[in-house]
Amino acid sequence: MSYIRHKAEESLEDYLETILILSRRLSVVRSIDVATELNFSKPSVSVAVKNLKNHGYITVSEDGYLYLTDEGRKLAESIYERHTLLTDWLVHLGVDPKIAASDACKMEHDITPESYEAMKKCILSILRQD
Amino acid sequence: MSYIRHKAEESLEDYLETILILSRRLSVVRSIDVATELNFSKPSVSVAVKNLKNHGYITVSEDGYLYLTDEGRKLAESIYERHTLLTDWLVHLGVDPKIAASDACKMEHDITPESYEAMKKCILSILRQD
DNA sequence: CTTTTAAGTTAGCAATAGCTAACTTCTGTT
DNA sequence: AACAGAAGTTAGCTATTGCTAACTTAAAAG
Repeated sequence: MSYIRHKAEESLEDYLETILILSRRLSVVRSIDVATELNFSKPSVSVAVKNLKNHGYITVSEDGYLYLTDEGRKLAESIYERHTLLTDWLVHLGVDPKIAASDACKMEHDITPESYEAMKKCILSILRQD
Repeated sequence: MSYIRHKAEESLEDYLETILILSRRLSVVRSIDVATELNFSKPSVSVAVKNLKNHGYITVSEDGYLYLTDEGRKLAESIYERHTLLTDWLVHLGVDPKIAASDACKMEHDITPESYEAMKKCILSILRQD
């Protein structure tokens, strides 16, 4: 068997996803906006932003505005797609939307591309059965 | 939105699941068997076993044999059922069994009972379509 | 023009969960 | 009896990822 906890970058994925979502809702995204959205403290976000920058996932302008790089955007969008698909599926199955979203948000980081593609096909065909 | 990392006890769940699986394969289960199965060090398992004991999930005999309590067994079985269902589903969808098992092992901890019951119904009906 | 507030940073803490090094303890062989 | 090996423990390290306290800096309010 051999379980591995690994999960590095899980939190970074959540930050990226949040920045993506906020960038659709706001004209510019600041650290404080991320902190508010996630209910995290300013220092937590400050450190994460530094981390995202070092990974090349975002750039930060002089004014402190956060911008996804191509790589960061790609990652953010793939996570967000998982989030959406899983949430839609669970809601379709009758799960409370809040629970669905929160469970999706945890699962979305765990799935390899192989499994995700297979699940996606399956779930999309279920969702289309309406 | 508000993401919460939480995940407390995720590792304990893996330990419980492993003890359950080993108890079906071996006449008695010792810490060293768990360490070997999970590819973890003896100290890691030693600490985890203490933790499982304190939570009332297992008892440890004089000889160092590990036994699931009723509560521990219930938890272990529910995790193992998730593991099996998710793995079977992914394999059914064409995912490589090793990848399927490893992804299942990560997802199995993230799902609330609500979502799990809904997913289970859905997945079982897919698996029965053979 | 001073004061207040908002945003961001740094330093240092906590919990979780793995690791190695080094120890004990028990068992079994010669 | 002495020593070797297997199992288990303790101490102390690491990394991740959240927190608070306390600071700076810049902008807004009076």
